[in-house]
Amino acid sequence: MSVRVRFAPSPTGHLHVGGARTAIFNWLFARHHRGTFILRIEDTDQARSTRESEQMVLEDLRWLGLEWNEGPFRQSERTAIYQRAADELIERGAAYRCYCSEEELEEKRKKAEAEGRPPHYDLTCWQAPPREGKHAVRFHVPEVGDVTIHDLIRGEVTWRKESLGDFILVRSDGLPTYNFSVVVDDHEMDITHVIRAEEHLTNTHRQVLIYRAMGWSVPELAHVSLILGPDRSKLSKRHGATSVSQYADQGYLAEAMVNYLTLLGWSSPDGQETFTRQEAIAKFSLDRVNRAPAVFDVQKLDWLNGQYIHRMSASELRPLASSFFDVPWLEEGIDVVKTSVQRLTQFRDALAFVERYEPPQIDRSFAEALLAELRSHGAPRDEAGYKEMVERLKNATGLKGKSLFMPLRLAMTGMEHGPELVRAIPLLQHASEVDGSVLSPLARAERLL
RNA sequence: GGCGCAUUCGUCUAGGGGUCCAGGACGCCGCCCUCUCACGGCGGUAACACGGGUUCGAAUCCCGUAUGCGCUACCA
Repeated sequence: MSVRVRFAPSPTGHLHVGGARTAIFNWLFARHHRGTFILRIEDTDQARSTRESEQMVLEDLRWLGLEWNEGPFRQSERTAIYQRAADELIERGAAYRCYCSEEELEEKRKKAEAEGRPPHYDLTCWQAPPREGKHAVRFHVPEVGDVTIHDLIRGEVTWRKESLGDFILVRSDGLPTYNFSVVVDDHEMDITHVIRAEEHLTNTHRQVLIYRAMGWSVPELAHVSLILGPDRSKLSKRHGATSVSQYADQGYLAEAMVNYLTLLGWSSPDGQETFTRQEAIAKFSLDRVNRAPAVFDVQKLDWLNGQYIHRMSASELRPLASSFFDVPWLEEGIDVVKTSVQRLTQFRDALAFVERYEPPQIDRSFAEALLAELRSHGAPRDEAGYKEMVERLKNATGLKGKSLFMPLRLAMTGMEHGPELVRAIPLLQHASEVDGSVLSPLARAERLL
């Protein structure tokens, strides 16, 4: 049987990095096994789900390059399927209609808690005669029933006949709850492997009981640990950027993002840490997924993103960088400064010296020599011209090495640090083209005096 | 509270009884390269949560404790 996996986000905002990591693992697993990757929108919570969010999640997945083979399916459009399954469960005596109001339940729950009892449903409607009126469908948890699953990541997990109250399958608005719709859909869509976040691990208990009541087989399960913030609590907004779109906005590359997230909880058997999608697909397996939660480390993401930028050509980088900063000479500029950049947004600052200039304090005689050089020979426009200029400056000033290059750097770029002068100075020709020669090398030299 | 999951350098991780006084990566520090910064190269710093077992031998197996996290909803 071929592998069928799904990613099932609820559309309540942009895709979070935790969700993205889950999506990536599902996608890698599907591609590795030449299986099917299905996208399912879990929008049964009408209060929180929106179409706008759904679009955002889809966009984020596309940006990451995680193409799905089937879907997106919307659970909100599949209510007949859940209703049918619920009816069958009622017929089998595994579920029943519950007419209790939410207010009543809330009261009972509070009372139970105050008395130190577990806040479980009190079975008021269990085996009660059917009647007219608004109702939910509730699952009746069997008396006996240890539940054991074999999780592909966690191993054997057992719940002993625990204190588990009868839980809601279908809400009174007719929409299913998560624990029900997920079982029905995973079965109905022939999902072979459920790869999802660890927060769902204990829900599996309930889900297995539903599978049993329906007589369905349980798919393979794999619960991936959570992603944490620097303080080791679950990654959330107060830790800063948590959605993939925010990282996109900050100049991270989708490739680097996928690479980094893949490394959060998974390791390649050969220890390789920088890899293409194809390499990750070839090497991915669930048995190398780590059980422990992982802290999201922006420093390492920065480093990885830098690796990608440094290895890409300027022509590949230009279309990506231009949405943050655009000039006609961008590609040439990128080629000059890319090794000093870790994020696409940084090209702007790295290239700012071309169009901005504050005359620095500089030795007067050097400034005069430089001015004379530029007046008689013009500013170098390429490497050869630059070298000739340096030769003449050496002769004119008697300077060499650091004592020549540092004042030259300062005079031309206005900065103590920056790219190699042989590459930076030819770039300055664009300053004159753009800005009416106000910032040409000659103009800069003139302002030194 | 109950139930479940987790715990190796600051962080991501390798490791599944001897090859581990624990390996790699990021970060940090130093050196080299070099006109500067960056890139790159080389080296260094730093960890098996704690306590009991089991065993000739435990980071690796078992139990307990601690800590963190998750679930305990007509959220997912």
